[in-house]
Amino acid sequence: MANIHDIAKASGYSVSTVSRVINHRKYVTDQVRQRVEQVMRDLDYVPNAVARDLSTGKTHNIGVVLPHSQHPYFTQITNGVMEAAFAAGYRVVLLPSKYDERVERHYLEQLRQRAFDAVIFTSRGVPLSELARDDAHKKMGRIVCCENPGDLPLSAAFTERNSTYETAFEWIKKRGYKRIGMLLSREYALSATSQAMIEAYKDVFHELPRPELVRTSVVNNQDGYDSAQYYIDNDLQPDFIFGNGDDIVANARQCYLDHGLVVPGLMGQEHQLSSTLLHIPTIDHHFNEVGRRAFELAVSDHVAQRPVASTFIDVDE
Amino acid sequence: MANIHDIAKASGYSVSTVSRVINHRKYVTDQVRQRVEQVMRDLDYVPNAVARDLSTGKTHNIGVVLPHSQHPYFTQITNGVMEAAFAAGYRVVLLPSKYDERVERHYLEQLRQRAFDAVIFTSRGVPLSELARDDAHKKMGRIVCCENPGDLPLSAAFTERNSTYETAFEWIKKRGYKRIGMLLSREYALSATSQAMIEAYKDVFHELPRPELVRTSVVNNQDGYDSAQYYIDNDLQPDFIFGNGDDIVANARQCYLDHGLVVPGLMGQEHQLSSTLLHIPTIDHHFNEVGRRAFELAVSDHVAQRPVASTFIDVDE
DNA sequence: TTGTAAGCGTTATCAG
DNA sequence: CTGATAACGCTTACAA
Repeated sequence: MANIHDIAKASGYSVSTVSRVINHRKYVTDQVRQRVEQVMRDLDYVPNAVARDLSTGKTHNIGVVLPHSQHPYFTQITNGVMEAAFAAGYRVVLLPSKYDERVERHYLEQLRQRAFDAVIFTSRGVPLSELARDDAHKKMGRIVCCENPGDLPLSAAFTERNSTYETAFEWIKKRGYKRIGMLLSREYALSATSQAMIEAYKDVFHELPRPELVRTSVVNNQDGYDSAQYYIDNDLQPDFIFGNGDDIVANARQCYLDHGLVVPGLMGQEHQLSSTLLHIPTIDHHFNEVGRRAFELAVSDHVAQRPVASTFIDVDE
Repeated sequence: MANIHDIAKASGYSVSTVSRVINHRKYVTDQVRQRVEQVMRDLDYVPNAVARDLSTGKTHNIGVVLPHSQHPYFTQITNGVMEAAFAAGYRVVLLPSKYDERVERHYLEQLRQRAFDAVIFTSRGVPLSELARDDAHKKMGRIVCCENPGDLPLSAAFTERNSTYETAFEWIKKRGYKRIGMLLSREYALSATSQAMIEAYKDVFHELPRPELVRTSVVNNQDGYDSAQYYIDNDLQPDFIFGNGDDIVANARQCYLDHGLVVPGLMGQEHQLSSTLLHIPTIDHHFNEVGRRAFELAVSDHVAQRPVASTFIDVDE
C-alpha cells in the first residue's frame, strides 16, 4: 500500500504539499493539486486513518457504555448518540458492560489510552464520584453520564422525571385508585429512576407505596406478564398498575385477560406503540434527545448538565 | 502526559524494555519489571492506544453497517457481533447507512483507510459484486455480508431460510388455509428474504401468492396494524396472515380485535415474546448466531460462507 | 536479558 | 506557494 512518501516521490513534490492536497488546504496551485491527485489515483492511494489520529490526537470515536442492549432506554439513547455523532462526523463504539465494574473500569482505562475521545455512560455500576474524579484529572477524554450527578463536577444528560411522575400520580389519584402496583427495573437503592418514582408517590399520596405491590427487576416483557401473575397468585389485587414500559404493562394486561380477570387501570412509560393501541397514558422520557445531548457534551470542552423534560401523555378522551 | 520515553528516562532503562514490560513479554528480569512498573505508576502513565494501533497495523475495531436501528433483525445481529467481539477483545463501531449507497461507499473508504479491521454489512444498497470486488483487492480489511452471496467470493453469514419457509407453508396448507396474506419488509426485487418467502410459497402451493394480499414496506408495529386495516378496508379477507415479525403480526391481530372481527390464522417470525403469548407459530432465524458467525469471518483470513439454519417453531398443541 | 534504531503514516512548524 | 524536519507514541528486528 502506497503512503504519503510514495506519492511525494512519484509526483516530484514534498510530503507537506501532498498532505495539503489531501486535506484540501489552500496554498497549493491548481496545477500542483491536479498532478498530485492524479498520482494518488494512479497508485490507488488512501491516507491512513490511524496515522492521522495519532498525529492529530483525535480519534472521532465516542464510546457508549451499555449494561444491556434490550431495554428501549438503552437503544434509544444509543440511537440519539448515533444520530448526533453521524451528523458531526464521529463514530459510536459499543461498550457492553453488564454492570460489571471491572469492565467499566476497563473502558475508563481505554479512554485514558485515548482509544476514544469520550465515553458516555448510559448507566453504571461504579460510583458517580469515581467518574467525576477521573474526569477532573483531565488526563483522559471527557466522561458523560445519563443521570443527575447533583453537585458532582461531571457532564450529564438526563431526563427530568420528578415533576412528570408527580403529574402521573396526580392523574392516578384523581381517578380514585388506591392500591397502586409499581413495576421497577432495579431496586430503590440502586436506581435513580426507582427513587424518583417512589418519591413522587410519597409527595402525592403522603405515604409510602405498599411494599407488596412494588415489583423490582422487571426488565423485559415476560417480567411484565410474570408480575401480573404474581399479583394474581398472591391475591394482591392492585386496582392500578404503573409500569416502567408500555410493552411491559401491555404484557401484564395480557395476563389478566388470559385469566379472564378484570384488568386494573394501567399506565406505561417510554411512549411505545402499545400505549397508543391500548389507549393508556404513558410518559415519554425523550431518551433519544438525551442521547443527542450526551453526544454534544461528549465533544464539548465544558462540564455541563443537560436536563431533558419528560412528558406525560394523557389518553385522548 | 507521560510517554514511553519519559518512562525509559525516569527508570533508567530503554524504551524497548519499557515496551516489554507494558506488553508482559518475557526476557525482563523481575527486578527491572518491578522498577519500571513503579515508575509507570508514579508518572501515572498509560500507553497510547492509537500509537499502538499504528505500529501494529490493527485497530481491533469492527464496523457494522446498519440501514436502520429499529428492526429486530439488525439489533439481534448487532448483539451477536458485539458479544463475539467483546469476547475476542474487539470493539463494535456502529455505522448507520439508511441504505444510502454514498454513505455505504464512504464506510468502504474508511475501511480502506484502515479505520476498522473489517466491516460487516447487515444489509446493503450497493451491489454485492461491488463488495466482492473491493474485498478481492485485499487493499482493505475484510468485508462480510449477511446474505447468501452465491458464487461471489465474499464472506457471508446468513440464515438459510428456504427450507424453513417451505415447512411453514406446508403447515399453513395442511390446515386448509387458502387466502394467505403476507407482510414483507421490502419489495421482491430488493430483498432476498421476500424472494425466499415467495419462492417457498410457489413451491408449496404451485401458484403465485395473490398480489392484493402481499403487503410490502411493513417494517414496524404500526405497519402491522395498518396492514390489517388495509385488508379490512378493502374487504380482502385473508384467512391467514404470515408476517415478518411476531410483534407485527400481533399488531395486525389487535386491529381485527379492535374492529370486533374474527382474527385470521397467524404466523410470525423472529420468535419474539408475542408469539409465545399468543400461541402462534413462528420462525427463529437465529440472527444472534448470524452475528457471531459474521464476526468470526470478519477476523478470519479466509473468505467463507456460514449459513445458519433457521427453525420453524410450532405451537404447543 | 537489555539497548539501538528503524519503522508505522500523518500533521505541523518554520524557513524560504 | 513549497519544502525540510521534527513531532505523535509505540513496536520490533537486530545487535550486543
